[in-house]
Amino acid sequence: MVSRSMNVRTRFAPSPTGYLHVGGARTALYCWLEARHHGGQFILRVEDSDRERSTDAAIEAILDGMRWLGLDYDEGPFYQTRRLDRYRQVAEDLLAAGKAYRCYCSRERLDNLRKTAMSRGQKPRYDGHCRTRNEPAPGISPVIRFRNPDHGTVVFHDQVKGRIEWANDELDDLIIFRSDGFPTYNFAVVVDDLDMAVSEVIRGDDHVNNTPRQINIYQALGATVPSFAHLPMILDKEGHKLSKRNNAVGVMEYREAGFLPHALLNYLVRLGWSHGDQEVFSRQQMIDFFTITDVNKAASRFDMSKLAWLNQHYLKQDDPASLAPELTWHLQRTGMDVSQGPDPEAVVVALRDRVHTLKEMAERARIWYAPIAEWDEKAIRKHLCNATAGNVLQTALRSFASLPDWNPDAIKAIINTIAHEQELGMGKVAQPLRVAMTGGGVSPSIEHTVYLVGRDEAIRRIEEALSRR
RNA sequence: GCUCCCUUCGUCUAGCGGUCCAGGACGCUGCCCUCUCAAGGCGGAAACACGAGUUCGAUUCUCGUAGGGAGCACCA
Repeated sequence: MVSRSMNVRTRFAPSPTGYLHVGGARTALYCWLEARHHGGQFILRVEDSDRERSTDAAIEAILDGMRWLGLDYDEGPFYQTRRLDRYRQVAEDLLAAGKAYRCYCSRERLDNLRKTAMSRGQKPRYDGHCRTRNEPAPGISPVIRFRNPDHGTVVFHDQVKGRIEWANDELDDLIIFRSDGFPTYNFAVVVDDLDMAVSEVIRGDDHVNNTPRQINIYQALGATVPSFAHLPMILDKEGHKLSKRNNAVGVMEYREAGFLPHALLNYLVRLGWSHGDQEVFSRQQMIDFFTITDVNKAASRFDMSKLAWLNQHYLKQDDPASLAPELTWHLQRTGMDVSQGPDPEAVVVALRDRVHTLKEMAERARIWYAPIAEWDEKAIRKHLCNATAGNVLQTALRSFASLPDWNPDAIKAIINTIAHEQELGMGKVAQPLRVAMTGGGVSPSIEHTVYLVGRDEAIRRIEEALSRR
């Protein structure tokens, strides 16, 4: 067996049966943070030993998700299906040492065992029929079972849950090798974690029940047991398990919905973990402050509005230049021709106080990249069809046409002048212009709205607005 | 059914025996600011599941109850 160093080594071990979902992403994040915090290694391992359900597309989807989130790994990805010889060898060793045995029991016998145990109010467990017998049965290719200790208890100190104790007589002789020649999960993880010298096993708390069994296997192999940290689940808004039906669960769906990877990461890191009252964490701060022992024991609910708040926080905080490429991606996805409008960077600045996601931003930016699609009749009646709007628009039209320098400040100056000279409040000047520029009554500050429309188009739109009065 | 785990405002959480008639954040809400929508500023409502112990003193420790979750596969 490989000897373990004091070095912190964590691993994220998804099974490739679907995309990377938010629960998995948080597990990956915590594994990554724990490794980075201690200057150790983060390993990616694909648990594809169930070749019925594993697909290459799922592997790609998971890798994509990790890449988007920026969770880089130091080793891997390793694949269990390429390590079959190794599992066989370890199983043979166990067999030779008498710590495992071949079992020829039929599925029918096993089913009956389960049923009678349940009917007697007991936990279904294997009765050890083949422990001593070991007689080949015709037509049955045997499985290999681990000989679990009969007495005593297994105690471990979970870094999240605390002390957990398990009676060995609750455990039965689990199958470590299937009749089809493939290892089972509980066996493969142990061999993998051992070979990869994983020092901290961090995973979802749906695995706590497996841990005592795995510890017994470690001990049978004469290996040091790693430390365990079992993370509570992430529930949906209603407190139910996250499901694809009612929730966006795939990490890449969040990209499509207009979220920033670091906003998602920041949201996820605070979901079940805290560092005093701090809400906003840079990547480096997460690494500096993260400690697995501060993770909460209880499940938590996924709250979209808080994620949205964080996302907007980063939209406001980040360098617009860094946001521009991602906005462009969204603009193109909504069918906008980016070459037909302003620099996306300027759009970010104009809209980031007004939206929560880049998707929303792209939608709202439509007014600058495409002709006005529809005119809001109510807004026209209110802001265009009044006594003063006509004159305001006429004046603006002339002033814009002769403006030497087309920029927000100059535009703002013109608007101020119009208000002053015509003795009107800002509302009487800005709103008619806004309707002319956008077809509706809502947009960013009027000077930016006008500026981003561009001089020629602004003039054209004012003319059109005039004709619609 | 059996085993294990969990339980502070609607939500995420701080709290690690007295500092708590419980703090922060999101959300909700009042006011201010204001060219619309936002953003921002200043306020507000809002929680220790319940019951016994231990203790001079429990949100904090122990045990029950209730509620929730997970696992009990030749799935991971």
